[in-house]
Amino acid sequence: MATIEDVARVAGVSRSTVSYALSGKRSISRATQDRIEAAIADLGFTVNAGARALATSQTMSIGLLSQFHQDEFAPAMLQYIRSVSDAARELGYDVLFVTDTDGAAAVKRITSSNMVDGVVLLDVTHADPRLGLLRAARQPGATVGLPGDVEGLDIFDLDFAESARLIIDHLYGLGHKEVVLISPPEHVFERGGAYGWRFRDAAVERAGGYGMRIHTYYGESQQPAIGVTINSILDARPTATALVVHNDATIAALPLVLMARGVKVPEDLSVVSLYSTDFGRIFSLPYTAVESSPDVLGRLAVEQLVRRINDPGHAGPAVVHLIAPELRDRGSTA
Amino acid sequence: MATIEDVARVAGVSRSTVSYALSGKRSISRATQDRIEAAIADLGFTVNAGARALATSQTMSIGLLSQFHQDEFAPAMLQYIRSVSDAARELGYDVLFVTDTDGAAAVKRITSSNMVDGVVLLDVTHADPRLGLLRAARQPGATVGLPGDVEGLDIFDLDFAESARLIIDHLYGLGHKEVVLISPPEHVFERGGAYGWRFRDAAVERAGGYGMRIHTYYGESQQPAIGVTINSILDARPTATALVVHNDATIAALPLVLMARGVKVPEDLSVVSLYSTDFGRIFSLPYTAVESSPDVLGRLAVEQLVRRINDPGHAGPAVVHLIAPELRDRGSTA
DNA sequence: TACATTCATCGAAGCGGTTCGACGAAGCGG
DNA sequence: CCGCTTCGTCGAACCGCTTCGATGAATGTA
Repeated sequence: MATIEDVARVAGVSRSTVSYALSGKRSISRATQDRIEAAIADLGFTVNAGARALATSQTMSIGLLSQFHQDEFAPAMLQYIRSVSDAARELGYDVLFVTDTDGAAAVKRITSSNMVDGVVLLDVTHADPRLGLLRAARQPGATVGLPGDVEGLDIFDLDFAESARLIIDHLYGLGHKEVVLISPPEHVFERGGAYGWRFRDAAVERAGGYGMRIHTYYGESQQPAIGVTINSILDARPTATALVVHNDATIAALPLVLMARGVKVPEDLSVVSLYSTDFGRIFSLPYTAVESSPDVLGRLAVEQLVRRINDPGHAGPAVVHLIAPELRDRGSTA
Repeated sequence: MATIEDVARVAGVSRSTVSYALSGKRSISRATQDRIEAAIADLGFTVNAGARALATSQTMSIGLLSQFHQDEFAPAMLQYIRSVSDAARELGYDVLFVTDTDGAAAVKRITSSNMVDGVVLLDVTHADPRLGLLRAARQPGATVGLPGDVEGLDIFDLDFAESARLIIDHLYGLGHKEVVLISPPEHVFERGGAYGWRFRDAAVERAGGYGMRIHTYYGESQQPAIGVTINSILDARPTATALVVHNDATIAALPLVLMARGVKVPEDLSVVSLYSTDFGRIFSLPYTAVESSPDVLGRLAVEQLVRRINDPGHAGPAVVHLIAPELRDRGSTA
């Protein structure tokens, strides 16, 4: 493999001159620049990333920590991963993708060995064990998901509480007096998936304020439990006029269940949910919903991270950015 | 950050001794070993990955090239990504995850800058432009997906032709005389997604050999086109007794369409498909199917890649490994 | 007891870049 | 025409680690 030394020799200049020609950090005469470029093309030279990283202590890559809970509904995950990857690349960064079971150890490993210039954490829980390690790292970190302690990290998430209020307001405006909420599965709550209770608690509070009755249930993550649960919930609450679903697996399974029960939406039952645009499109979901934006969240996280990488200390205090929900009316409520 | 130099000073030995203590490549006295370990713990020392990579010309990471076609049905993709990532980590490798639109340029970039020790290509097409660059690279490469030219790379894929035969045999054995096959969308074929025609052509040939009638159609990748297409195909072939579906998006949408039409499976129509175990589970698909194994493929590719990394030249000739399909009978055929 | 091994360790070179300070040549103002 | 900048380039040091060859001490052998 050609090194910068080879280029220098062929072009008849010193190594440093080639380096400056490459980086543009010092001026180079037209003639020299041309000879160097020709030599580079001749030799097919490419900068060795490791050597550059060693010299500059910048790897130009960021770590992307993703956890796979086996009970998790996979389709959504990919959208986050993809948006982070795309945004990183646009900013000149590569992505080191890490799925270690022990996320905390992984954070430690990639940061302390200097493999990355920054880290994005996906699917952050309330008391995520990765946060401490990330705060202790030299590199800046950003998260997608709102943890309990937001100290020292840039946080990005959908505003779940506001989403819940938006949905309840919508239903209240339509005159609903009794609604059912299906939350994420119980183990998501146990694991510390704060979005579950942030949404639920806000919904309950707001509904209470309006004097509406609201019944909350946990959803399931796997068939056939999903269908069974939906049916038993609907059986148990025959007088409820609206169903709020905060769970991808459940909403994806809902059309079939409702058709089997002969329930018409919105005539017999209003349905409102919360899912990403892509998700709704894949499953062709016809429901009015708050649309989350994995693509936006991933991108925001990366952009902020890169800002911090580029001027540590001057990128301002840690940010908690909850993006405002929007309700997309698809006519599934009445 | 502590360097090996610091450790050496604290332990009162030379840098090389620390290095040998770390790698175990030369013997070290018990006492020295202990002092070094203590120093490492004291200082919280971690080897700098870039420096090590420079010195050893091994990065201990592999590139994972993934393309996102917007028309693609995302859920399946993640399983490949995950299996590659998990397998790599188990073998001590990190994963550089690359989603550049220009996959060929990305291969060039990460290989020639020596960012990775090997590359796994996902979703390889018949004449994939990335293959040439990968063959030209110093690093070994493995693919998931069978390209037209298998020269010089290790190839892993499901045996789609055999899968088709298995399914046709199964239907023939049950006495079916007229079947409908829904293939992947047309643009998958245009893009060079060889699995589409490998499956279709084998199905047609085998069915022909049995004197069965087989009608082939392209599926769609997005709703509402998926549902519309399924309906129009079923309308056009009222006498067909079996439906073979080789398309994730279509099979996921099928239950709802069939229920809406009042079609009972398998009484009115037999259904056989091809999808991964996980996929079937997520969507709770009740269909008899050949189960593909993204997890196995990803793992095989990584294991072979690592084998080549570890002894280039001695890992034998390029491998084309088509894994044998298995039909899982879920009673959706009669 | 002398000599050949083995063991434990060290110093130096090298991996492939970047960057700082120096320096001669050219350009400039007065 | 002189002294001062600016321009273009070079050499050397450095980034943090690995590895080769050398060396003195300890051990084994005859």
